[in-house]
Amino acid sequence: MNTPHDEQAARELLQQSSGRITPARIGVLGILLEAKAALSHQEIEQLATQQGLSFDRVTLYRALDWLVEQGMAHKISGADRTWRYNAQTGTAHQHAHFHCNHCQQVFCLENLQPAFMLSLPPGYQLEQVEVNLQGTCPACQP
Amino acid sequence: MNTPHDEQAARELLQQSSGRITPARIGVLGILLEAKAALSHQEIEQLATQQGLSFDRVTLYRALDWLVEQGMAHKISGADRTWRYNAQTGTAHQHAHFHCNHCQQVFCLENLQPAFMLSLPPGYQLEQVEVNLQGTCPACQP
DNA sequence: AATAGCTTGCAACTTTATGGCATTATGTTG
DNA sequence: CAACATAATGCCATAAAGTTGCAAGCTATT
Repeated sequence: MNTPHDEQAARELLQQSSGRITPARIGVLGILLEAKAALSHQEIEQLATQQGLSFDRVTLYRALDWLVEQGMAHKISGADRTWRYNAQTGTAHQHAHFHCNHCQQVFCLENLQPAFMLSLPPGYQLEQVEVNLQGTCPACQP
Repeated sequence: MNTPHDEQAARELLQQSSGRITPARIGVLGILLEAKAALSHQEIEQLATQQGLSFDRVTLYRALDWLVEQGMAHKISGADRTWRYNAQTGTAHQHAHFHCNHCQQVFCLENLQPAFMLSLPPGYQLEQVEVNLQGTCPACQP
């Protein structure tokens, strides 16, 4: 399934960086932009193959790392100890993720304001908060 | 460094289970009881070696899995894609972990009540909440 | 159009974790 | 106390995820 719209969007985003615009980066970013959930490396590779794209596993790793470095993608560590990536929209990421126990997909909940008051023990200096929710996503409800 | 006190405590805990009491299980549980932070498989192996204990890596994996199964230990997945374990005290685990970015240790914050109001988007059914904090632990403060 | 050097592909390697099977040791029974 | 059933262990190989080095190719610039 080709998605020229997302490919175009990917191109435009890439042109705002100082790096080179390559098929791998266009393809990967396009796939991330199109995705509704955070994708694992494996899922991205699979989608790329379905779209006729083909690049090495290592290239995918490096493209993803580069996208994260450039701030175009976000890297989250799921409960299954594999990295998942999603396109980073302009707004700061809220780091709230929902892992569906049925379809195993990970969704980013952007609008979830973590309004929790942390009564952290003294001495701990907080730099980042990560909230991982688990349960059933809307599509998997009975 | 021997710690007969923790070894004794480990023995007593193990006797409450239906499994067999073996040197590996005594050693591993003793190490977990003694530890102030959640330990990775690698760290446990290292500590065991320091205490003169010696068992196979696979045995360590299985002993840890068994301890988790028996409810004597808790298994958490850190940000670096390695499992970490800590002794499970009687109280229910609150699933709040603090990862120190300096010493890379993971501490369990038992008393951190997640008093946050979740305005979850409609359709999501919540089953479990996991809070991962990152920052600097007391020992690593400047 | 030519060039510098960033990207890619390939192969090998590391780390983390799991599975199979013979051997050992634990707890129990007679 | 000795023998036994079987739960654990040790060692083997294997799987999956991720990284590194280097030659070859491609991108963007001059």
